[in-house]
Amino acid sequence: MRDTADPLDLLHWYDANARDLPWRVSPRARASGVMPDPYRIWLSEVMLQQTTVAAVRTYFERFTTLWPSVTDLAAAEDAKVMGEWAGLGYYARARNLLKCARAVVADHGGIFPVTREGLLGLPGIGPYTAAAISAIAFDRPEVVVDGNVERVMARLHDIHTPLPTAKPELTRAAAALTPETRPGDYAQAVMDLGATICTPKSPACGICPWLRACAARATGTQAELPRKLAKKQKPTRFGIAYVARRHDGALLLERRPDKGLLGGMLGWPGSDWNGAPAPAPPLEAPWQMLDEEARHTFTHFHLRLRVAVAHVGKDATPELGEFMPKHAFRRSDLPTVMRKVFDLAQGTLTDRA
DNA sequence: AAATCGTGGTT
DNA sequence: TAACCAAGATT
Repeated sequence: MRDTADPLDLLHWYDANARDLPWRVSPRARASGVMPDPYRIWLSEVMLQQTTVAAVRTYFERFTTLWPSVTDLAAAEDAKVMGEWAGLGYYARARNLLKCARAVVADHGGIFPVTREGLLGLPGIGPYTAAAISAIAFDRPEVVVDGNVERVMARLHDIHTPLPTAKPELTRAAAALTPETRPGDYAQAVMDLGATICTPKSPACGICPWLRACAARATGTQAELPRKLAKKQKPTRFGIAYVARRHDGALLLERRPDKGLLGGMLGWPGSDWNGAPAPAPPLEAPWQMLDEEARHTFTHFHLRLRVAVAHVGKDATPELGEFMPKHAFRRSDLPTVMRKVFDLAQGTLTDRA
């Protein structure tokens, strides 16, 4: 006879095992009345969308140092924010982050909405993030369902329906457990459980506070859950990138359009990666094609990029992009694939210099 | 509503 | 090493 999963058991586990995260108010502090800063909860939740805690930490510290409040962020320059987000991925998040900050300031007096519905109306805040902010920042009993919760619920109830079909069923299971007391800590507790014990592979069932309630564990199917529909395999795409360095060290870069891949980010001029014929170089120069190519894998395709480099004169006038002065260029402002191109070009350009 | 959208760590 | 995975949102 199995026990029924009790939210209180999880909360007790959380009280003793909560991870120390830069945006988190510890359960002890929370119990003494400390409330989280909604700005920091929002920022962390957006950064954590499909992104690991380890990757987010440094970006979160950097953002909150540069912009301590939503008002500060709303007043930031687009290019500065995109540059600071570079490397974290899913760049629509950064564009929506700015839109959201400015909407909070312009339409809500600089105060985040408290309800799930109010939060859902803001850019970049979807069902998960709205519920998470409302629960964590305002301690409201919203049903928070992320990948961790899906996994925990699938195992707790031994649900074999594959995702995303199982999503509604898993959400109902999560709703049935969400408590009226300490819903904010509970939401974080389920996610911590999924991140540290009920992990995708080799879950540590032996130390799980819900061990005796877990149907999958009782059956031995925990490692197979949740089931997911097979993913399509990634095709390989090809392209070319042009790196032009002026004699004063300026580099030819272009701001990519807001829509689409790497939208709003800096990049090297070049072809699109859809098989279209290679475009003319951005300016007339003795281009040198490198032997090595930049390889990078995106969410849904592999990319192999040829890299062409050129030294150009002081009066070079590009048809695409703008020369960025040496002092204004930061490698860290580039998305990762563009950093790879830069590193290849850097090798030969410095060798020749 | 299926496709699109990044990256780095783990297995 | 290739596949899998992460506190999903948008269109």
